[in-house]
Amino acid sequence: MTKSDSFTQAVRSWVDVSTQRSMRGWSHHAKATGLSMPQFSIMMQLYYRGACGLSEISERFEITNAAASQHVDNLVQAGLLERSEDPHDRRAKHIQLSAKGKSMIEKGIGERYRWIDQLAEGLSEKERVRTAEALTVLTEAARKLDQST
Amino acid sequence: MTKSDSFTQAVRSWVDVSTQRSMRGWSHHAKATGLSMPQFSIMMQLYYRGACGLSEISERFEITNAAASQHVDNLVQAGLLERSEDPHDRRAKHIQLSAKGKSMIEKGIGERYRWIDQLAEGLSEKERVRTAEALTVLTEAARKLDQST
DNA sequence: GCATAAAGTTAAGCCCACTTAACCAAAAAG
DNA sequence: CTTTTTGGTTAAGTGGGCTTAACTTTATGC
Repeated sequence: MTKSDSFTQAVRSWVDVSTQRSMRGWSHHAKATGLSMPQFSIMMQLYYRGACGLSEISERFEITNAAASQHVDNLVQAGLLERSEDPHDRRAKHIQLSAKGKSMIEKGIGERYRWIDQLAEGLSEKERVRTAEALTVLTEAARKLDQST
Repeated sequence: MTKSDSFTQAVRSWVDVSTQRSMRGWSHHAKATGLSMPQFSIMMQLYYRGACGLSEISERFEITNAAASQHVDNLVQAGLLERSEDPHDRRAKHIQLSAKGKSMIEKGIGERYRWIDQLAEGLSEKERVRTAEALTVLTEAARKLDQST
């Protein structure tokens, strides 16, 4: 019990400090680019899960088609997204990141994670190896949780 | 270089999966309570850093006094915050969580972290000890970063 | 004691995300 | 071939978070 508690405590502390950090990075990047939270989220999602139709976006974010369409439209006009006709279904649209959009997201990711490199510098080689192993175990376990849920 | 990269990669993956998790918990709690993001943040901050005046809130969130005052007012009317006069400075207000607010936040924290307990169940005793140690090291290092910045 | 600064509040207004409702075009169903 | 469903857009309106500006009250500096 007490063992499990100290585990819980360690994870909580780390989750707190790391989310705080990565949020700070995000908000910095947000101000620099002028992107709003939902805009950024949509682009991130297109970056990681690839191109998709409009209704997939509204489903994933649980908003109406209308809202999704407006966001996409703004991003298209900003030159960050490309919206084309789906050749197999002429009703549907094919939405993907433009080159500009892709590079912006990659820059954002770099920004958001820069503190991790700084973190690495404060650790010994041994510590780096050991913590990397531990985190891999945790990440795996968390992914299993995702699948079972 | 490659060593540092695998460290970076491990941390990134874990940060991704854990922020996603804790965000999901948060958004669930948000819908249940009807609290907005800034409202929730203000209450969290009062929970962790204790009672304070209004201008401290506006400083911490980088918003104007007017905005902070409005948020606080809403939360007071919802019975989640108590706003009283500071005995030492009659201009200032003393803002703190009400009993109701405190218990709501504690419930929220529990909600947000429940997945960590599930995570613990999927690990052996040995893994728990080792990962807890690793995370403690990381948390420490991150806190040092905060101080130096 | 008087001018100035500081803590908070209130009101008016802006912007943005979101919704509903009406709509068009293409595909699927019968 | 008609009807219905699906994918998407547009317009109008709502609500929230924020700002500026004007104001009240209390504390501070000289």
